[in-house]
Amino acid sequence: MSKLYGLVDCNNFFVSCERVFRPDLERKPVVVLSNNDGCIVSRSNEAKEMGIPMGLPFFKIGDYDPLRRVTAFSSNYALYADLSRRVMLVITEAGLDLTPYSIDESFVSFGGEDDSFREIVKSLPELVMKCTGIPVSVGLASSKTLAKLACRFAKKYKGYNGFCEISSEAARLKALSLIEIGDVWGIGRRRVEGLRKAGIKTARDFTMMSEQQVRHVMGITGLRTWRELHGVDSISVDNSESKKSICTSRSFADMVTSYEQLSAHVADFASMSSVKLRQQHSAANIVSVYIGTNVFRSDLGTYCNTESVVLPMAASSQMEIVNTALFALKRIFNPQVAYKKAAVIVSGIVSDNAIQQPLFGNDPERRSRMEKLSVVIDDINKNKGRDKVHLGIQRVGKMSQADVDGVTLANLRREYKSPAYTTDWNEILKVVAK
DNA sequence: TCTGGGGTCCTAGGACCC
DNA sequence: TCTGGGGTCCTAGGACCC
Repeated sequence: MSKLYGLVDCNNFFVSCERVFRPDLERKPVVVLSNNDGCIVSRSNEAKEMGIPMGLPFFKIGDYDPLRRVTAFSSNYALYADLSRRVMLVITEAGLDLTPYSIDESFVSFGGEDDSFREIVKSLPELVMKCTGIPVSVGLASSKTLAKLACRFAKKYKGYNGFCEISSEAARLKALSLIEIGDVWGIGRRRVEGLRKAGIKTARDFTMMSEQQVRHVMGITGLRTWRELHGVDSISVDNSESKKSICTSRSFADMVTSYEQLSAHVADFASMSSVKLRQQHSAANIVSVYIGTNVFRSDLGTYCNTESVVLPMAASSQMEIVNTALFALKRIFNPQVAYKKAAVIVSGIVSDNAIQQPLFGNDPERRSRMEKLSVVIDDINKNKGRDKVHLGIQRVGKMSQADVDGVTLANLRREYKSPAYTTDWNEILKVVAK
């Protein structure tokens, strides 16, 4: 038997997470918002049926919901990350070989002669629901892109009971003809425009193009998708734990004008990036800072800039990443404008046991002491509470509550946040017996 | 008043080298 | 008159994903 891929996809994941602890919201329209309560990033089926589009700015919801029937939640990443972990644990414990793809999707793969996996995969929707309360859909096919398509059908049509397999050539052709080209994994908005003009409307149309033509128009990535739709496994999902760049960025609820305020935010973002670096046991060679004004308010003046600093030696210590970020910030800070967004990106990432020593100077011993100090600080913060120990310049002292993976910055709007039911003793579900 | 955040990969073009 | 050719590396920007 040739290899098969399954995609396990959580339905309306963030909304489903909120509903686990709010069963009264089943069958009612629910949405989850992005940071700052800015956009709608997850919608229940009922909200979708009301025509509310993905990514809608929340302040426009009245256009779709004049009667205020929709329940909105601010994003609660601590909750979503924990439930995601539980879903993946259930799949792993069912004996499947799992590759996480995103917070709400995982691939499972099968080879060999043994056919018994199929029953397990079929039972996943029921099993995951029973163990976690999260509804999932499963698609199975000979390539990941086809598995994604199968999953769409599983989600869309109740009769499938959450599981759909594209198991024959006839089924593949039927599925392709039913799927619009823009709904294919890997075909984005820009590609769709061009393809539509060329008369390509469905996935089936796309597969009828010649290999050379696809290669010419869409490059190697388009060709891979084309092959996948033909049932040939051509896309690999990187399962490596280690990221190649790490970005911490936020938009501010209120405009930031002073250097002091902005540098406190940048210090916070840099610190968070350094924590993420150490968590994956790596170090960065480059620290970049971005600052920008509100792109939707050009009347207030626009300015944005990025500055990158190459370190003499890869680092992960909080002190070094923060100091470097502040150095970069100083070089691009423009006092004439009001800032809406900032980001710190660390890149040029290497494993922390493969760091190149610099040829001259830079006092490697001092560095090594700072790295060790950071590890100790991480330890304290892990045991005694997030950001118990931090640098003086960071904002954290003014923080209101624990949040986004435990860290909330001031100047972030979250009016509708649910409790971190599963990751904070202080916010655990209360049950009242009457 | 109010518009997210975090990633990956590919490609074209420039710099530089011999 | 006539102005090489090929390789590598880096970077910025585009496109896509959830």
